[in-house]
Amino acid sequence: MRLNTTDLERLKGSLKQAGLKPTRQREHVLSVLLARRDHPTVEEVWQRSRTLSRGISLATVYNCLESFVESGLVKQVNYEREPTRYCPNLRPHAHFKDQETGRVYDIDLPNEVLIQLNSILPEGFRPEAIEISFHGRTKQQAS
Amino acid sequence: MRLNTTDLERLKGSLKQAGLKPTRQREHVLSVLLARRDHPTVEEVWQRSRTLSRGISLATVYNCLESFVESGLVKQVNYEREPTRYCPNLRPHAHFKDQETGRVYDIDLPNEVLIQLNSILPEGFRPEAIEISFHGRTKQQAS
DNA sequence: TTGATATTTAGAATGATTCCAATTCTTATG
DNA sequence: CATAAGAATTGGAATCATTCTAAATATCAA
Repeated sequence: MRLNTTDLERLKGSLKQAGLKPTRQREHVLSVLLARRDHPTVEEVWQRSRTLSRGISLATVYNCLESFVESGLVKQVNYEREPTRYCPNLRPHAHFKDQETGRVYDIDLPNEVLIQLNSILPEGFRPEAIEISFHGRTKQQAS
Repeated sequence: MRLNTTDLERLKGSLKQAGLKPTRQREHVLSVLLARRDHPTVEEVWQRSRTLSRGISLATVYNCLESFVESGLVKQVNYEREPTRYCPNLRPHAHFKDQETGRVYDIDLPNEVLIQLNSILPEGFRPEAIEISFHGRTKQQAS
């Protein structure tokens, strides 16, 4: 979780492009999020961000993640009413939650599936987002 | 919301079939839920259930709905972290939330779509449930 | 009818998230 | 580089859907 100058510049760039002021906290939270391809909760992001020199407040982690979601830098995943999880994978994808381990997997969504899904909507329905979540069991450690 | 004897017997039957003791409160909550094809929150079900002679407690509405979901009599719908909604439609269907009105529509899910969706899962993933939610705008008062 | 068991209930407790108001940053402009 | 205006950060309080608790009540098989 140590950042070299190049990485840092890349992060600043992403934030600016997203229309967000590149603050120390946002850079850190974003780097924490990009460092692993999993789906941490706010609390988990906060734990992982504790390495920041002067620490970071939980409220700020909430704020950062909210602004990232608004600006499209990350996605939110909700399963039932469990704590919201955050996901740095921006490609269209579904989620599969293993009900034994609690782990959430990304499942790529081929374009034809998206098209077929849109085709089931009646006339006049204009979707802006689709969310697809499976939940069940899995036999392997895929992706 | 007045029930004749036949309807009441039908409700008792549904509850028994689902393995639930047919109490006055469960019968009432279930009838309230079946009376409209919408997606009320617990609070809304509670309001609609107030007609019950001696009233009904919020905790009981929570309990009833929980037991209905467990036994498969109704489905749960979650949008983000808004209060959970309950849905008496048991056919496979997706949900579409109109972000202007907040209204949730049922969208029938053709079998071929379900099949295609299952086909995108990697080897070893055994889904037990899929949840598909659209959200966007709609131009009409469909279904 | 009765006892064993399940359900109902009001209110307290929980826990994720949001709000608040004071402090500290960021950055455009001089 | 200094400064001011607007943003972001912060700890703690507040919110609010939901769950828990333990006592009262209802259901149902015998």
